[in-house]
Amino acid sequence: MKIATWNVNSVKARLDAAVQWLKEDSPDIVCLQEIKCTDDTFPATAFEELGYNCAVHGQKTYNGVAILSKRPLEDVTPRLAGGEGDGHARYLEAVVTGDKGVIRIASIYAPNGNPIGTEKFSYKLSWLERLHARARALLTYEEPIALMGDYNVIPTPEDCWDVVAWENDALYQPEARAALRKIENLGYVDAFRTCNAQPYQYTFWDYQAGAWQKDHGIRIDHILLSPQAVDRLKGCAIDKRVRGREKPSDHVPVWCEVEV
DNA sequence: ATGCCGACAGGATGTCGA
Repeated sequence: MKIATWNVNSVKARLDAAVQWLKEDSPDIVCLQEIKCTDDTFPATAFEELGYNCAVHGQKTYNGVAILSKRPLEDVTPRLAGGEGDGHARYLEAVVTGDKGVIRIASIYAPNGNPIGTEKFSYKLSWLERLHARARALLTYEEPIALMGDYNVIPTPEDCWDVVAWENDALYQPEARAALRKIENLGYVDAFRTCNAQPYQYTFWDYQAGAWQKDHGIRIDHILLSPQAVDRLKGCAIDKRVRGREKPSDHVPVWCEVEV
């Protein structure tokens, strides 16, 4: 199965680009982030016409996550535990059955956390801690799991075009990087880094200051795999080409092939 | 350069993203 994640920065603004990409790459499962719409205004029909089932956890204007799957979506669960009063739509989980077994998928949109030193940054850290708790609980199932999406964390200096430019940004703070590492230390593996040791491979380029043209990017969209999913990992790549198209998202898709 | 670009809600321009 080819499973992918893409922060589309508004699913409505990106509908044509998303349909084109789905037709070209034909992933079996797609996690979308920043859909920026409510469940009832999600353009499900456009995806259903391409053969996808849709699970949506949206909200008005901001955030919002979804999962598209050619196979039926089972056990669909929105929200992370421990977020009483948290109205942000940032997490959606589902199970898909393949020819050789099941895979559990989560579409993740972690908080940005800027500016640092504010409650936005502490919200980011507490949200990642809630994700860690969920990630730990899921390991007891001993099944293939892919926690994929926009983590809003630059894991290492080699995932950033210029660390000096990002040293005061929430995405590169030691606490944020440690929070991501803490999930990896449970036993989850960064699929891209397992398959590709090349430094300076990015998933996001700012719209501003010609960042794309100058390759001033960062790698913040990640696929974290449980040990049972890593056993079945066949490859992982970043779909950089879509960033150079008309009306692009500032993020590009990341995908991996998992034998399930 | 606390900006530059882009999406949203709403109907001008402020908020948010990263």
